[in-house]
Parts: sequence; structure tokens; C-alpha cells
Amino acid sequence: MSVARDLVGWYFSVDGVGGRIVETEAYRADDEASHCFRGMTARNAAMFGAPGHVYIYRSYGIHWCINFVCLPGSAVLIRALEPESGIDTMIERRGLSDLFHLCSGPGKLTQALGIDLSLNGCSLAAQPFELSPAATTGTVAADRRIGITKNIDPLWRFGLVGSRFVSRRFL
DNA sequence: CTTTGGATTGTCT
DNA sequence: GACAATCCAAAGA
Repeated sequence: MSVARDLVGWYFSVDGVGGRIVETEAYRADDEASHCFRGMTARNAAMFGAPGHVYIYRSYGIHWCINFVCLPGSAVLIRALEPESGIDTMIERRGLSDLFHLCSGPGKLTQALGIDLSLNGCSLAAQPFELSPAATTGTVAADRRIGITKNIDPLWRFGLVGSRFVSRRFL
């Protein structure tokens, strides 16, 4: 959980396209809302892999979502990014020039960065990824997670207070 | 083999 | 604010 909170503010990019992480959600093995709650399967295998790798899956048959694996069976969903590098590329991929809606959601983020299943299980330390610690700090708030139907009580969604780049603003 | 439902988004009212 | 779109893994028969 602490990893998810610490990750807010970090710089993340794929092939030079990326920005500052402003919203995350935590999922773990004993969490009913997590994909790995019922054990390892072909889809979520990456989630049980070595820490520092990514787990990518398709959501609602339409979108891609990306997670950072921090412990086997435990991962952090990257929900929103503040565009910083390669903004032109993002605009081209998203077909929209509104900065605030470029990466304000898991599916939007993956589309803007060009992430798909071919990157599932890849290491964050290797190409085309780039991840570096927070350059600036802000107030990080916790809230209930979004879009899930099970285990909705824990406050495992973290984000920058006041940021307009998140899917839903934090107070 | 068939059915079910989701860690969402975009569009319409 | 409400709802349809749309793919595939998991669960059931």
C-alpha cells in the first residue's frame, strides 16, 4: 500500500512519452477486488512475477490497464498521469488536444503512451520504460477505489490533492 | 462448449 | 447524469 502512495509524483514514460504520476490504486493478493484473489492464472501470471515488472490486462474488452508489480500477487494500478514529455505523440494517439483528458484514466493513459499486451511482464528498469523518483512533492490523499464491485471500503486509491489531471479530483 | 461479467470510456440527454 | 460498446478469461454444465 505504501508503495502506491509513494509512487504518486514519480516520473514515468514509455519510449520518451510520459509524465508525472498523479493517481494510483493498490491491489493485493488477499484483496477480493484483485485479479489474483483466486490464484494464479494465465492472464494474471505477470502479477506473481518479480517486483518491478508490469502487469497489463484488457478491461471491458476495450481498454488496456497497466500495473506495477511491487510484491508477488500485489500490484499498483497507474490511473492517471500529468503529461510532460512527448505530448504531441499523446495528442496524436488520443486524437484530442485537451491536456486534462489526455491521461486522466487507466485506459486513456495506456492509449496515450502506446501500451499494449506486448509489454506485459516487461521490466520497468528496461527499455522502453523510464521511471524516476518524485522531483517535487505535493499533498497526497487517500480515497476509495473506483470502478470495482468488491471490497470497496479500503482507501487504497491515492492521488495529488487538487490536480486536474486525475480521473476524479481529490479534495 | 456456453455463459458471464469486468481495476472504463465516450457519447447522448 | 445515464448507458451502450465490445473482447476474452474464468466459471459453470
